[in-house]
Amino acid sequence: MNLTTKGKYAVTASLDLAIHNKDSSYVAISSIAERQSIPAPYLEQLFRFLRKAGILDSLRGPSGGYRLRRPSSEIKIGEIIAAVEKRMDATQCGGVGDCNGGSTCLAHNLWMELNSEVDYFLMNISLEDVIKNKTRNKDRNLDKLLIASG
Amino acid sequence: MNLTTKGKYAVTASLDLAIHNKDSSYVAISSIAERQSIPAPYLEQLFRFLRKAGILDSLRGPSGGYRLRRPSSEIKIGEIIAAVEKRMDATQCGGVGDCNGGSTCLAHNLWMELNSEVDYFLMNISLEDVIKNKTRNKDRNLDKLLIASG
DNA sequence: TCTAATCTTGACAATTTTTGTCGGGAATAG
DNA sequence: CTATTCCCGACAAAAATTGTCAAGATTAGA
Repeated sequence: MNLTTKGKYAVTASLDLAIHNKDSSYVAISSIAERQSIPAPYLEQLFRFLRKAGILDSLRGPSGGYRLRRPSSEIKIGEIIAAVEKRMDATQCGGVGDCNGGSTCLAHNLWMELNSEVDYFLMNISLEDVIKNKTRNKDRNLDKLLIASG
Repeated sequence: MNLTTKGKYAVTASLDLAIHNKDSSYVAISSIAERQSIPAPYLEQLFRFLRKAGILDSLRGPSGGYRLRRPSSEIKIGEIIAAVEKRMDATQCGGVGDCNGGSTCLAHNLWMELNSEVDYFLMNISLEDVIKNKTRNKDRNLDKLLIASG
């Protein structure tokens, strides 16, 4: 499983973008980089991936920059991470199941479940959700409810 | 967030141990390493951490080896990973909140939530659960239930 | 048309982390 | 005694991450 500064930078920068392009204007990388303390050339590299993934839109020249291609409510955090990180996969066999010399390792199902747990979380929370700080822990709360009600 | 082969090896080897020491006998590293395709000297290193963390027990000499210190139902996967991985923390500030030049970064709460999501998963599943393949996705199922019942 | 701003691209360098190895030592069962 | 096994610290190799750079292309606006 991989969540490095790469993915974190990408998410943070996207959040910045969501906040600063409400009028659909383009925002320059340099300004995002400065506000969020991210090395500009590195962020440039990351934004390329986000553009290729159809998450961002760009325009060159003065007053150019990047902007979200869709409303921030329709861009999931999981998409962003998937676009820049190699793979957010806890298994090393890529889910194929040949993790111990051709057959599955003892922990294979465990990692598969952890994967779906994390995927579920990241694919069900949007940029807008994060900005509005909508925490999505209904699962946990339901759990408590059920325990409380017997 | 960090889940490398280190953590995965540790979990797989612990599962092997849980399976092979039902009679509370000690199991040699070399046999575990061979069965699970793990480099023995590397596994040795990892088991040191598990011993220090109070998860394993060891005995030197012939017919020595390692064994679980507690019943497999009382050893959580999260413990094992925590013992060998640096930190299973999605924030880079370690939760302190100084991730963007002294103040919190835009994604801080998001990473904190992801942390608790993963922790919750890993700290609520034991070696025994994995061996018996008890999948622990009640959360998800409750979700569906509630949706179904309006 | 010219200029400055900004993205675009590919390659490369520095750093850090992970992964794995080794040699010598200590304990223990038989 | 001896063979087996854990114990420890240091080190080496490999991989991944993080970051930099230079040259180029596009565009807005004067």
